Amino acid sequence: MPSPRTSKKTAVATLDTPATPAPESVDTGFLRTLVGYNARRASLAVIEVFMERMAVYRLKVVDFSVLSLVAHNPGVTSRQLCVTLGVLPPNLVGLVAALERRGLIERRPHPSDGRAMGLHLTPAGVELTAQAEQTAAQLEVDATAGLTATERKTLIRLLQKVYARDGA
Amino acid sequence: MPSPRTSKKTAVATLDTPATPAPESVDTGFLRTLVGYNARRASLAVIEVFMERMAVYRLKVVDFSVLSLVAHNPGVTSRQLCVTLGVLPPNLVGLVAALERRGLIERRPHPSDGRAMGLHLTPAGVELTAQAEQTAAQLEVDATAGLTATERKTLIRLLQKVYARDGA
DNA sequence: TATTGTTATACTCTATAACTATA
DNA sequence: TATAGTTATAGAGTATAACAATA
Repeated sequence: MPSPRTSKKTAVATLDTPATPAPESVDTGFLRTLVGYNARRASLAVIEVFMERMAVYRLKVVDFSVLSLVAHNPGVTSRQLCVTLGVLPPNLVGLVAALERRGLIERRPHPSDGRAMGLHLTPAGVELTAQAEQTAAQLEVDATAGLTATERKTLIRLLQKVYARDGA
Repeated sequence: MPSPRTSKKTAVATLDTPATPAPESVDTGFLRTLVGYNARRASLAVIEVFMERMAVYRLKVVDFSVLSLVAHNPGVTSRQLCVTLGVLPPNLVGLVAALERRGLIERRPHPSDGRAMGLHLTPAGVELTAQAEQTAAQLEVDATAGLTATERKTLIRLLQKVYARDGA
């Protein structure tokens, strides 16, 4: 995203455009009453910072999700990751392959299902994931700086009630 | 997406795979502590239903956003829409052109800036937008059925505090 | 027959460069 | 020089169809 607004009015304001409807302000009244609109804006705002900080580890957001899930679910299969993350199988293949080439994860034959492969972190993967999770935890504090700890917990709880309707 | 969890543990637990992680359930413990993850899941859940209902009017989510913004900001320019919606100018061109071809919006010369075009709804656009906004309002009730009215207001307020940090 | 993982491929969304006409 | 709108195009993300190996 093109960092929406880096200067909110800048020191030297553009006084040469007087009567125009206002250079920037658009009434978003109705959209702001919608949960979907606000949830999307908020997720984009947080994920934008998330992407920047994960770039340090050469990880995209979905890469981080995969590593974190494999870390806490050793032996998890690709299919399980697809269901959990909402990624289609063909689109996970290259992603996992790239993480394997970087020596972060390992694909071992599944103990009970000859078709499947169990995913495991390598020592390097364990280390990187631990660092990345720490960065993510710190990001939480920064990205939600306008919220109190209680508000943050409330926000997460309400969000889960929205998307966990059918699932849970 | 593909209804994440239809059976959470099933009646007859799979005792034949003792040490294996369990056939379906993946521990998303860490991810669920992140605002970004939860906000994205929630927005996807709501927007999925949003897309279905807007399909009735042959509108995508961004089309609805454009119509709603033009409705409440007659004469708004494309550039203003781009800033407000986070869409890049080249990607808005075809979108506006399509709405114009459908006879929903009109592009009139801007009164004070010869380069710009002011966007206005046609009578047909006014009617369709009113219907679509009513559908969106109803969707709010349905999509957040698990929330009380107070919770919904709290959720929106907290979401806005997250993404309005830098912008406002 | 159904499912895991895979390839190939198409479609959509998003991003960049460059041009025009106005300011 | 800078900005609004536009064109063309590149890239990322997401989707379907079909196949081999295994259940």
